[in-house]
Amino acid sequence: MIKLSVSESSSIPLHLQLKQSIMLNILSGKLEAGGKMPSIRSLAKILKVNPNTVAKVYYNLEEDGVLDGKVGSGFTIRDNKRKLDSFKTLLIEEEIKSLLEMSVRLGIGKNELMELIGRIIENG
Amino acid sequence: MIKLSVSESSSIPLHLQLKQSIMLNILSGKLEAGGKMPSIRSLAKILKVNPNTVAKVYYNLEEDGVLDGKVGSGFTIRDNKRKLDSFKTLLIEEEIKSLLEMSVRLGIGKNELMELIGRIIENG
Amino acid sequence: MIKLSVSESSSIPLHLQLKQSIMLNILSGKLEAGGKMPSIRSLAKILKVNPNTVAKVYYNLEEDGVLDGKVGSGFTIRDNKRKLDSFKTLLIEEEIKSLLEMSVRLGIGKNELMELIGRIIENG
Amino acid sequence: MIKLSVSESSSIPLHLQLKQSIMLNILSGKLEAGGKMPSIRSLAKILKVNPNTVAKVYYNLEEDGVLDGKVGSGFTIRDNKRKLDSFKTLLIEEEIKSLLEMSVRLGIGKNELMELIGRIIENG
DNA sequence: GTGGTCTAGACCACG
DNA sequence: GTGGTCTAGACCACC
Repeated sequence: MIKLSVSESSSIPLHLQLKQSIMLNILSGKLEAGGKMPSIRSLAKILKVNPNTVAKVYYNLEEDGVLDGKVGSGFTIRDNKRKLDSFKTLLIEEEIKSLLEMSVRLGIGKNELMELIGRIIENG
Repeated sequence: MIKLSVSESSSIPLHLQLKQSIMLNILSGKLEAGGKMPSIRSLAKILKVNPNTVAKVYYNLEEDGVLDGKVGSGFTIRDNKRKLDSFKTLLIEEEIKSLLEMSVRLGIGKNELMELIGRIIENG
Repeated sequence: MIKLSVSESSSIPLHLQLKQSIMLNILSGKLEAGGKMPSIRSLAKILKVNPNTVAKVYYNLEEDGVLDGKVGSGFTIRDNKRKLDSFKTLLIEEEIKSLLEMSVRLGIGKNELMELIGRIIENG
Repeated sequence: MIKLSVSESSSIPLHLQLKQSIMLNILSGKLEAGGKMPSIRSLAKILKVNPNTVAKVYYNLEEDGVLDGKVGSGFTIRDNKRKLDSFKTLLIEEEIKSLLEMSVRLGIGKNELMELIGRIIENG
């Protein structure tokens, strides 16, 4: 099930939350490449946000080459599998690097870090 | 060597960069608990930012119970070893959880993730 | 009628006066929980103080969990009835304790104190 | 036993804490009218504060007509019983009025207030 | 329109 | 010297 969501109480701006949410759904395959996105108005209604906010995200994703907008027929998801896959790897690698950098700055050794990760995967 | 730094070109606000920088230096022990912080004006001069910006960070850290400010005698670093240690663990655990959540959303399995982490640790 | 006010001649800093004024208006119900606060700029204009000063107060109340600010849509008053009620009692109890402590230090007996209070309530 | 005290961690400035502490000790009779105050240097040493701070307080109290300073022989406590008594009443009355004002602003009735006071006197 | 960040500079109180 | 308050005004992102 597709699950786009935004939280009003988060400190992250609505449009960034929504953009990330859409990206993750596309990357994980929940939103199918080639398929249609919900219309701006309907999505805005569902998420209870201003249509301008949804529109901004759609146009933004169009500039990023993720969506494809046609007047009168709404937005569709572009089908470039390679690009998506490489982007997926990039995302997760950056997250890992960020984690490693923080552990270095906090003086946490690699073994200790791997232990922590393992423990959280099991219990977390 | 203590190295407080901010980057003007980052999209993250100066005061947040500085706050995090100070926190990490305290957590890693580079800034000693019980010691004195540089004065607002001197740090502002060093970092080439406005004194108000440094002041905002110091007030903020004071509210967080990290610093302790007195008029006429400057800011000192509070000596709450336990609190700092638990905070340190908390920080790194949240970073790990965020990584795990993203890998789940992207449909990356645990084994695949651990491999990636291992490879990045080795090769930098 | 809501009546936020500050006095330039008071020795108490403007932002503390304003904070207390807002708190009292919320606690007494003159500013309704769930309602919207005036915008930073408009309140600053009304009170003839700098917008930064009002902003500082709003941030401060946000940290205290009293207000809730969103870019683009202003500050609203959080609806924590329980919290507010307990805070109200706390406030008045501290004031009473402070009075009792002072009377003890001045060597004024409890009966004498109660008499004084009674007289001031009637005539004051 | 005379007990002048200041707390470094309080948000109230040292010199005001000390002034109030001295005033209360005089008003309650613990510091006798006509008697001698400890010397600036000795009191500063005892309280571990800067001698300038004690000096400022003494000169301040001299201006208020409470102390009497003579070069070479230190400060003595002025002996004007009437003035002290009226001041004592004034102090406590102001504290009471402040309490009443706050209870009005918080919408707490007089009966409710008297109950609260009674309860705190008994148990507090 | 809203709040959020940042700068520049004045003035005050504290130790 | 230190921090604390307040003003004035710029620029940005968000809704």
